[in-house]
Amino acid sequence: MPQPPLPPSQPTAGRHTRLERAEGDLQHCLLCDRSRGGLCNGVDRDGLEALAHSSRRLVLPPGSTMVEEGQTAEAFFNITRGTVKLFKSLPDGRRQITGFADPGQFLGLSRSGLYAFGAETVDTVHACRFQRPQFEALLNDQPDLKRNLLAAVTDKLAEAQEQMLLLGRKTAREKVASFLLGRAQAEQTMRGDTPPDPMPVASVPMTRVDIADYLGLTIETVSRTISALRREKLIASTENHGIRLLSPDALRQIATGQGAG
Amino acid sequence: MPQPPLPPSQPTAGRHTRLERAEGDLQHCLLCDRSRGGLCNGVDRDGLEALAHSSRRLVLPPGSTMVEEGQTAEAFFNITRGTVKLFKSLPDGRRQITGFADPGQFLGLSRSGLYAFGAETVDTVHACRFQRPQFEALLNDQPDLKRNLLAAVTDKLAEAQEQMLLLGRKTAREKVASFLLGRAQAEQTMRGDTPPDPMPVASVPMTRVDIADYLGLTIETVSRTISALRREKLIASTENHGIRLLSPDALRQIATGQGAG
DNA sequence: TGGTGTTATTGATTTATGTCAAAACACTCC
DNA sequence: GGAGTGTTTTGACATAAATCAATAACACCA
Repeated sequence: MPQPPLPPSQPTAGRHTRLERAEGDLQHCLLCDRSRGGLCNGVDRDGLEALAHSSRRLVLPPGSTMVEEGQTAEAFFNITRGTVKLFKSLPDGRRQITGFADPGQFLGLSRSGLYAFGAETVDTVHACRFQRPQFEALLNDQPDLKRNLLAAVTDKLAEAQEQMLLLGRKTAREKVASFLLGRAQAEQTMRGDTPPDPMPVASVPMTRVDIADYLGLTIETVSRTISALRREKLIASTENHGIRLLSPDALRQIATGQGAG
Repeated sequence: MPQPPLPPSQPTAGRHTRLERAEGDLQHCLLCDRSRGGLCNGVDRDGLEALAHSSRRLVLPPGSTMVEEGQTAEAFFNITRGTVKLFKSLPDGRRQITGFADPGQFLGLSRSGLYAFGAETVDTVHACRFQRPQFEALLNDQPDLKRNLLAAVTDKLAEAQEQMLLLGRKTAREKVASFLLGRAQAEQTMRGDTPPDPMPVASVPMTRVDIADYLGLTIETVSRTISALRREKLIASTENHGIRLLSPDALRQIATGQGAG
């Protein structure tokens, strides 16, 4: 189960290459799509002005470090585009990705004042950044925001519990099937597809290393398992980092331990 | 990795044997110790009356079902005494315990309206129960309560992330060492011990089955690992379900993958 | 277009942990 | 106090996934 001792935390290439718009730019909040359960859902015009005033918009290239484990928690982020990976590491370099934050999700909460996790962009990411003190003030002034945040954290906790079941009790095959279904699901709720596509595409912008670190496996096992599912015609690769689920029902059976094989 | 297919969810013996005090009994809130970071921390006299009015006190024997996965989320609980296990299951009976709720902790939040997990008492548990609609009203009226709850959920999320690292990336030995340290830590913060005991006792009221389901191992591996740590004089069993940590530092090294052996 | 570094795949082998089995221990209840 | 039941420990063996090792596919840039 131990991983190869990687060189601990190589410095990130494009860490300071982010673009920032001027603070207080109201447009970015008014234009932001906040219809589907994001943090800013239901916040009124006045609230949006306050939000716009205390947030900045960032555009971050792939592989950017957003948050480093153990550093003081200075900012809170709301993702508007792209995917961020959150992770925790052991001193010898073993790493567990605890989740992927897609558009509409947040990151950066901390109780102790220090980030308990690291966060890095997977692809190009657009995000709103709030400085901590301003954000806390906003929370107290905007009951909608506070309610949305509590709901969002509750969601994250349920997701984390599901992932613990996966990590502790599922086989490699069950893990990979669950992952693909989860990605397809995320894709659909993000796009608001309804009714669900009978053969949805899972967006998989992350590398095998990331998938392995998310599922508690090695890259070889991930690769072998995906190959097996493809051989069995349950999935098919598409262009640009997508995987089409040819039989979501069969995958669901597998993911819940009721599948063949 | 698959577990033996247990018979799915045997009915609980003492499920309806709980004692309930009359609703609106103000005493139980006034007498409750809410000094150390519980949900009711900082709530004023008026707030307490409101809390007392909409909560009931329960005393539950060991092995009681508090919450069943998939059922409608009707209540919210605050634990005041004893330990509760939270878990998720697969159809074939494999189970993952996602956490233990000790005094001062809550359980029962849900976004969807259905519980996403089960909860069962480990030993005799005292808890405050709130009906959902009343609790939501309380949250809106009591800003302190809302803040405490957000903080508590944030804590739980951080804990869940730590547990994902354990489940996905730690060896059996590292898992058991982490577990014992965690239990000793919980014991100390609960009792408010400061400075920390150099040879603390971890309270372990749960069975090997529960420990195994919490760590993503089998009971045999848990047993063997505890035996090994005992043979190495790193721990020693005490009376009533306790384990004394003879060398917390060595255990910490092991838990973070830096230990010998 | 071809070269170079990275990422993914596939194969052969090892190993940590799971599975199966039995003995030791701990309670409870007549 | 001993029979009966459940839990924990220990041992022998099996196996899923890790590790080690090549090769193949891809991406990026000159």
